[in-house]
Amino acid sequence: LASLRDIAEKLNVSVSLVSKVLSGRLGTTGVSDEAVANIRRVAEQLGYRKNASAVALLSGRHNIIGVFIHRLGMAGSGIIEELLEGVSAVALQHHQRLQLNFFITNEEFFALCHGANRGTMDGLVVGGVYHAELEEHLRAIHGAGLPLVTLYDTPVAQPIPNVGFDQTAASRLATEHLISRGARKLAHIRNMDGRYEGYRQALAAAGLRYDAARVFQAREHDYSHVMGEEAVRKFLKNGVAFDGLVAQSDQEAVGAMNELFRRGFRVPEDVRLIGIDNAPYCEFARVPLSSVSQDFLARGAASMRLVLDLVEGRDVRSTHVQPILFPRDSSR
Amino acid sequence: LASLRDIAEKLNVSVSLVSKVLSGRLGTTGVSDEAVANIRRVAEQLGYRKNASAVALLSGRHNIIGVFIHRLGMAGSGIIEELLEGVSAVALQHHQRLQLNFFITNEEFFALCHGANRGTMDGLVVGGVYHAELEEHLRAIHGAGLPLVTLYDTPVAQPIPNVGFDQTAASRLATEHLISRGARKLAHIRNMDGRYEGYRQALAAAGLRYDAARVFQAREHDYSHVMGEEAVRKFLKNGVAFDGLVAQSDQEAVGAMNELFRRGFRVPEDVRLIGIDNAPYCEFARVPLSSVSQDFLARGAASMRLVLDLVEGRDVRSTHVQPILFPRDSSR
DNA sequence: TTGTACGCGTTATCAT
DNA sequence: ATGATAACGCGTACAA
Repeated sequence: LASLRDIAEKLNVSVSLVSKVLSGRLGTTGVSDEAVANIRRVAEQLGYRKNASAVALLSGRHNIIGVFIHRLGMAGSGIIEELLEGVSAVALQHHQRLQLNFFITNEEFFALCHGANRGTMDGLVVGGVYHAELEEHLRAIHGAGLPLVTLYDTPVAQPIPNVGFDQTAASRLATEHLISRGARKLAHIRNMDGRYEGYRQALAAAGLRYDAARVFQAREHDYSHVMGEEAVRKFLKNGVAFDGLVAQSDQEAVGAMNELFRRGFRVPEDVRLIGIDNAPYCEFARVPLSSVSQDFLARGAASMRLVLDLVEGRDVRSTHVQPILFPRDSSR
Repeated sequence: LASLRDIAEKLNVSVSLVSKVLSGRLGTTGVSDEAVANIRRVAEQLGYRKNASAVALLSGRHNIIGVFIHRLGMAGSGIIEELLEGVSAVALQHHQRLQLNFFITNEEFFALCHGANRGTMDGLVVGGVYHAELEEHLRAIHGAGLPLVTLYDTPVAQPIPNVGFDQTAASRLATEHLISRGARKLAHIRNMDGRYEGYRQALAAAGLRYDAARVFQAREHDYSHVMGEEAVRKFLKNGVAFDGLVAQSDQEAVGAMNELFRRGFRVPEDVRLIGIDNAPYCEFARVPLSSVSQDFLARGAASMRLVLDLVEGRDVRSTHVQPILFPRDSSR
């Protein structure tokens, strides 16, 4: 690859002159039109490109932002694609390069953390499923002075800015929606305490009686369609009547929908359904599935903006995105 | 961030000594145990990390591999996640950093190409939906000497190594599978000529008559569930009998499945169904959907291996991955 | 209008 | 056993 020196030698001028011309930073000095033209021509001809590492070394900025994503248990939800799209768009816009790393195990995360420092990148976004074991390492990275933003529901550690999401509000929104459409006997698949709270809040606000029999306790960390199927089976077996179901993922909701159809129920006529995540397949479920989006596009974008603010030395506070309701036929 | 010099000054030793100790490359010379211990201790204490840009500048290698992905029209298929997982795993394994960029429009791609050169990265993988307009730029990148590997079905331009996929073989595999399960009147949604060929090859090989009435011509570049629904509607409207349907995506297959159920048909009893992509939602479709995977995990991994081979100066040839059949209940 | 000198952090080579 | 020097490519302060 051609360097400034190659151009300078070819034209018998100094490297600094070439640098000035090509970087467009002439300072106080003037340059002859002829020299400019020559330099531009030869640069073009030699296919000159700045060496990013040299610039980084000099400026102390790599223009690289790391993105570490825990990608377990999110297959098919489209969450990761959405997140990456958001992060990537903002990075591009700010001329920052995006260094992507996935991890599953804690060990993989620890290994990544070792390479996460000012000698490698300017800032870091960490997102995905939270595990308490990660906190120590996140604190270490933050403590070492690397701009760091997390993407968890709630802030992990006080000084680390986070782009959060109110799961209670999301679940409340979903439940309120089914109520507004006429459901009165609302069932719920319980995975997450916050979401359970939101469900109860919506019931209370609407003056509906809470019935513990309508809550199906899912296996921990299991948001698969199996939970939806099992929930429906259990309700039917126990003779629990319900005309609405607030699931904890679109997979659960689709599982429930399938089971309902198998048992001869209709959606939404007999049971109104809503999921969470607004996965792409909501559109083409047996009955298009209503859902609440966690807006990972906006979350990704916000996290990148935040980390860039940190890099620039601006003050930054944790923020969060709002759940978005996508009503479809399953709750008509 | 602490540098070698910081450590050296703190210990009153030379920078080169610190470098030797910390990089583990002592050459022919020995170092006193005490010096080693001191240097290690202070390095730890100061949180020393190598500056990647300095190393890159010196070595001429950035240890960064770019990955440019055209991500249009693949939502929900899980393809991008799979691809990224494959690419990312191999990169990590070889201690290479992964620079991710998405693009949709040609202009976005051209902009990315401008930053794709030896001054920025060591190699590049480009994948996604192919458009002829990209070829010129791909050739330019390759011509400029940046190791480049493409991820298209067939090689785009002769000298550029590609990790391909035989769409004809995939479609043949899907069709053969339905035939082997007993389907005799096979319908087909036609998007791609290669896939259509594979369908016909399988029919011919099984001695089944080809009937043009059983082929539904999809809109160009439309692999959505709508095509599946329309195909079923058209067949039924025209009184075309079929006991198997080879779709061109899982979305099409799910669309067809939904329409079949709405019309009172059973899957697989009346119609056996198979899709392509093996998307995550195949597992939890109304009837779990059989599919043929394009094995984007392996493709991603292979492309990264190839580009790393190129970077190392090894000779490299285009390769391809095999379609993988995932039989499920929809073709039982 | 153009050139010189220096430094960013690291490592390889050669010297002491 | 340790140190000095040069070099990677670029930008900038300063000199000519």
